[in-house]
Amino acid sequence: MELLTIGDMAARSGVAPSALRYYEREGLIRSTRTSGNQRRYERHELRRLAFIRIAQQVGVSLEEVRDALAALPENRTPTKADWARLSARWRRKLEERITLMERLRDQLTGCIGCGCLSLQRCNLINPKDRLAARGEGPQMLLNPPA
Amino acid sequence: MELLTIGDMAARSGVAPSALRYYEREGLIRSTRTSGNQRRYERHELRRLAFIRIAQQVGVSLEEVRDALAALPENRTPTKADWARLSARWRRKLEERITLMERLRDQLTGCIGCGCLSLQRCNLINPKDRLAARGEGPQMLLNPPA
DNA sequence: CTGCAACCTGAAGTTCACTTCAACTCAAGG
DNA sequence: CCTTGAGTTGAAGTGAACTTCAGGTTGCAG
Repeated sequence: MELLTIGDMAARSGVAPSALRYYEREGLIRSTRTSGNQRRYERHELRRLAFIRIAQQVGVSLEEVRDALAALPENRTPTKADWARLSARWRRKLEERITLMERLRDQLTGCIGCGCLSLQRCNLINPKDRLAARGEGPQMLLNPPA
Repeated sequence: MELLTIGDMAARSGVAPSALRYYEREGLIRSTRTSGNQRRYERHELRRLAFIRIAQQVGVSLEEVRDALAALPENRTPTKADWARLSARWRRKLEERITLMERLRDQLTGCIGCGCLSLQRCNLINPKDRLAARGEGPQMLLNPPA
């Protein structure tokens, strides 16, 4: 089996055929066609798909994913080095998000300690009342002091 | 200032007035009304709002948030203990998600090492080819071996 | 007491990420 | 060859989470 049908892709990636067509319309993956106009995928498209799914889990929009994938070569099969560059970039994104969530967790733990989640004391909230200068929302989380 | 207007709430929480009305329709927050039918919020509704925003960041749906908030008392102002119970539950959710993302990061790091993200070797992908028995998708991540 | 920014409502619109539908064509095993 | 499961299309539908709009009301500073 040289090229994969849309059904093969769906089975192997866990992404529905309708989603595969959607991703193609949106420029996230590519396919060739048979003489009878059916899609055929190169095996390495599965890698793109895996990447897309991972990004989704991390809460990244398809638009961002498309931009990221645009870094891969158009005219040749991506090499290990291509993927390595992409992965490195994403590891950083991922780490940022993990940091945010850890901060969230620690603050929430602190809140359990003080039993509050209160406006006066809890840095989970801490809006204009005390940090007006830094803008809206839970500033301690989004933009903590160094 | 005893009660807050919708504008005050928006300013202090960073949530738009339209979203506040929406949350109220959806049963996530509550307000009283003036004789002239304008919303007035008790200060502790800001706590609910903070909780909602935090949950959103973690990728939880409003429906889940509503269910969680339903654990708070209807007829009295929530106590520290009420919030503490809720927070403890959420810390667990948060921790699960952090664990998932750390796994993701570690796998991605491994992938940079091997330069692959490849079907044959990379456990970021690993679909039916090798783990058919466990279902679809990147099984090593969603459901890793003990 | 007046002006006007802020508030009200219901309905419709928006974006994202898909799925579903109808009507049709293709490909491959018996 | 023929059947039938898999694939094709464009258009419309879905659900979450809001925003925008039109047309009207309220509340407070001057």
